[in-house]
Amino acid sequence: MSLMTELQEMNAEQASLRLLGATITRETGSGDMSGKIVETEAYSQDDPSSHSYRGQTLRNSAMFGPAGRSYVYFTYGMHFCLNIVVGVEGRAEAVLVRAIEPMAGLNIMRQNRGLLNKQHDLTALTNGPAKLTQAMGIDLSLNKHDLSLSPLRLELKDPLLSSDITRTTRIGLSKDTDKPLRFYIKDNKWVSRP
DNA sequence: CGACCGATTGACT
DNA sequence: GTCAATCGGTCGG
Repeated sequence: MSLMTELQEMNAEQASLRLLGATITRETGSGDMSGKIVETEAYSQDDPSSHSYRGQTLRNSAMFGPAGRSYVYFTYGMHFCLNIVVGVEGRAEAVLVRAIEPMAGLNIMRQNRGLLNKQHDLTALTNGPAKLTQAMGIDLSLNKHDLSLSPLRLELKDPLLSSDITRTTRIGLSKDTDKPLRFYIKDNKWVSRP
């Protein structure tokens, strides 16, 4: 079953759970990197906190496209965040990847993060949505990218047990701060804010 | 066109 | 805990 086929069956909330434990692989000229998704948030069209709430614009158009592609956006004048588009085309559902656990290419990530040859916590590499994109060299050139293809690939793994997942409220919002649409792998060190 | 502000981070009190 | 950095998206006039 293709990535798109599997992800288009789910809404953002279901996919946020399903994507925990999946791996992201990034191939660049300076080397390959990979990591395991350990923290996600769900954003859907009827959610006032979602970029898609007020309808389709140039910026958020990836959210309205087919499942299995990326939605990368630029924010705060300096950061990129990576989403995975899910659900049927035309219906804006996406999962924000908030943290990954590095598995390969750690020194390239250090270099991309400006931490090469510096003393730092291992978790500082990828324990936040803009940290992981910086570590993996993900920017707007990878917006709307088919995540079944190089140079940025997503591979689903077996679903986790719900007893291994913590569900809580999302981070950084000014409204809907009470909706429990953030999910992370219990006790994982790379979670942005336990 | 001007003004406001954000799905963040890092430095600092 | 507070706050500046930094700029494109979005909306009001």
